[in-house]
Amino acid sequence: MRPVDTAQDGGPTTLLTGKPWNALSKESIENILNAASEHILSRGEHVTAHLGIVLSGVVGVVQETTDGRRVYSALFHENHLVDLRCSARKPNGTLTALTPTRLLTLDAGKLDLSAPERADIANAMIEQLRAHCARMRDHCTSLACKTPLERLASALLEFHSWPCSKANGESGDSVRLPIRKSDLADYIGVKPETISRSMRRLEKEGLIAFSEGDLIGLLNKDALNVVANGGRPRKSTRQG
Amino acid sequence: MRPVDTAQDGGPTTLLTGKPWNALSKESIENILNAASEHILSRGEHVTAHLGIVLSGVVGVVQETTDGRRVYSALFHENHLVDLRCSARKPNGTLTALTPTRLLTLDAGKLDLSAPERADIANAMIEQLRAHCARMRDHCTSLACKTPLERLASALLEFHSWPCSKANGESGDSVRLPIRKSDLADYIGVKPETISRSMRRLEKEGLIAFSEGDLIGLLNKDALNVVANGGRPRKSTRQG
DNA sequence: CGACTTCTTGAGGAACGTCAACCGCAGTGG
DNA sequence: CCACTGCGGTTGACGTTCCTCAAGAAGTCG
Repeated sequence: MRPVDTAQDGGPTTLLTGKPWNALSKESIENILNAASEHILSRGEHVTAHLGIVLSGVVGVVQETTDGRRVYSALFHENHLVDLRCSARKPNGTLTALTPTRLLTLDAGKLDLSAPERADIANAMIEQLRAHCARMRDHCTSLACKTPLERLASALLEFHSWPCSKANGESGDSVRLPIRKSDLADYIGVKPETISRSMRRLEKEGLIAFSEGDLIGLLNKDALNVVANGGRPRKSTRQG
Repeated sequence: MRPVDTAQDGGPTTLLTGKPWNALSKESIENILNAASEHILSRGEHVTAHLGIVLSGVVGVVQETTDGRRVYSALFHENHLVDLRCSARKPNGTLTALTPTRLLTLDAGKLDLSAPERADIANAMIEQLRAHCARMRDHCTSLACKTPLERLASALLEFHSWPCSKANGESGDSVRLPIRKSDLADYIGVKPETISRSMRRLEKEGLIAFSEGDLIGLLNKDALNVVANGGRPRKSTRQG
């Protein structure tokens, strides 16, 4: 909740050290930080800003129906650009922290994107927007046609690609669930009970294993990929 | 399937006459057209290009699971920018025409976005990307928690905002379904049979009416909005 | 007319949501 | 230290819902 003082913070090298921001010129990083305020959020806190960069933690865009059903329509983790601005329609959803989060909110008016030497910022933002669109398309596919088991497998593999939850255990790959299971349920469009049952089913089939804490071992990533890509369709009512 | 000859086509005023492209400078429009090829697509035709602008018709990004389930993860109509490029991951989904479509594919290498006087192009593309993200968030919310009836109501209202399907009948608002019902089913994540049954239910309740052809009258847009925003949750198993 | 596709209608079953109860844990206060 | 409370998560029972399948209607094209 404080503006970023580049001098006090030791210069532009202490923040924005991840891709793609670390590829920006020093001046561009300072340009961003001059428009930025750092927020320390605890789980459940809302943010009114519509533009920012996640430094650590996880934030989500939460939407609710009139009768209280709750959905996270998008998740963002560290180094992700969050851009909820949209001109032609009312803003949809509020930005909420799902874990303790450090968020750099940006004042769009203070960003200097028009100068030619600031073109690297615009390119980085476009790149982030495109990547976000690609993730959203995959997520829509999951929601539109996959079974809960398949969605869970997709989500686990997605989390495995997140830097914050990548945890290589002693034996093979592991994933540390970056968010609450109830939040995961709201993200993949099922109920927490179904998450629990699907987890247990994947465990019984030997695809995952529960280690200490919230660590999940991916015992058979290939098989998990098969499941995630449609290997467990709804059982036919035919063929007894 | 031919490059656009701005001289032969009568100059840059004959194409890209809709928002936001008509706000670009004449030179910027020519810059786009120099990188463009116009494709005439019939329903079902695929396109390998990952960047383009829809001139008329509807295109969708189709993804399929290994067992054949098919999903349209995104739809684009006239004046929409289609940008499926993503650096870090394999392309997800192929661009397909859902109706007879005129598509302007763009060669990204020929686009001059870096020049300061071409900044309007970059801004227009960013604006389009952000609007697309906003639509995707709404769509994810529909897919994640809404019932088929609510999804259909949302889709009808979304189509009503499309220029190509806005059809004001004699009595109040109307929508002309821009795509096949089976494609609509693949878009909102239900089966065609469910579309049919939900349509009939909305009709029985007096919210919509079927006119001649594929024209659908929106008899009570407010009530339709209520339904679309969660007015018809799943019936509780309690309270006989 | 026949062949094809899209859409519709109907019957039946699997599956996921709903509800309730319980467990484990953390925080709180006596 | 223990009881109490609240929260997240798990397990079980049950019912609605929507998918599956099949067959027919309606429209299109040869």
